Amino acid sequence: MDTFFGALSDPTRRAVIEALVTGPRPVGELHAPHDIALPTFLKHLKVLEASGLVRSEKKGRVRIVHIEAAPLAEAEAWLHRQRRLWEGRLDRLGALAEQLEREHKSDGDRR
Amino acid sequence: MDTFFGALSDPTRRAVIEALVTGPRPVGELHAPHDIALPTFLKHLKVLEASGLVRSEKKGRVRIVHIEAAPLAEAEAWLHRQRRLWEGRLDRLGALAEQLEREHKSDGDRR
DNA sequence: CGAATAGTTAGCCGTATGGCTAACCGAATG
DNA sequence: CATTCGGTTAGCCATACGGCTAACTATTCG
Repeated sequence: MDTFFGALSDPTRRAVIEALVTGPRPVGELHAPHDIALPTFLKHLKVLEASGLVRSEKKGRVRIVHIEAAPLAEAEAWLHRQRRLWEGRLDRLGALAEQLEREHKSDGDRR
Repeated sequence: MDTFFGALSDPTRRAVIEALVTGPRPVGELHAPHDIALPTFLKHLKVLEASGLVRSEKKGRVRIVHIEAAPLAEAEAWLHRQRRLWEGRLDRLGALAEQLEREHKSDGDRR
């Protein structure tokens, strides 16, 4: 999951993902809008591919890149779970209950 | 958004988020389960705070850290949007329509 | 007030990351 | 078959990142 969020932490790579949601694209086409050298761009693609967000295969001299939806869903689920837990906590507990919970935990931790 | 996904790309920092969904915690308590030096851990907290995922304030000699839900929701929304676009595309277009779309785009791009 | 507690700051170190250029390889194409 | 096109490999560079220790500040407690 590290490589996963890491892959999304770069604007160029997020842009590639955004481009790919409308369908598979060859490397050159993906590279065009970005003002960086091709080899540099290729590194980004490798990062994306290593993270599982993207796959590609070569047809003739062209490499076609396509998105992989499953990891997106996985990350989304993680974020959703954290947010739900946090918000659920706010719903269930008032400031008082929270205070009690904290004090209880502190007692348990003391050695 | 860079700093944002970047913050989540480290397991220690994700663990901190997971710990914080059950409520605010002092630095020491957050640090305890991680087998790294305190100053190193503090850096992670700073990264989290810089990314907006977390806030903290000092009470006496203790610093209390709490999660910030909004950015979580934002990232979740981005992921969801990408996934929806991708899957929506699969629904709307068959392989044939996809082919046409691609050829059309290629024509338009040719200078 | 002196000692212990909870963070904080500063600085060092090795690896990873994002950028480049130069040179190369294999599939079209004239 | 020579050329061009699309991509790939190799290697260099500077900065960022994750880890450490040592030393310091600011509370709190006895």
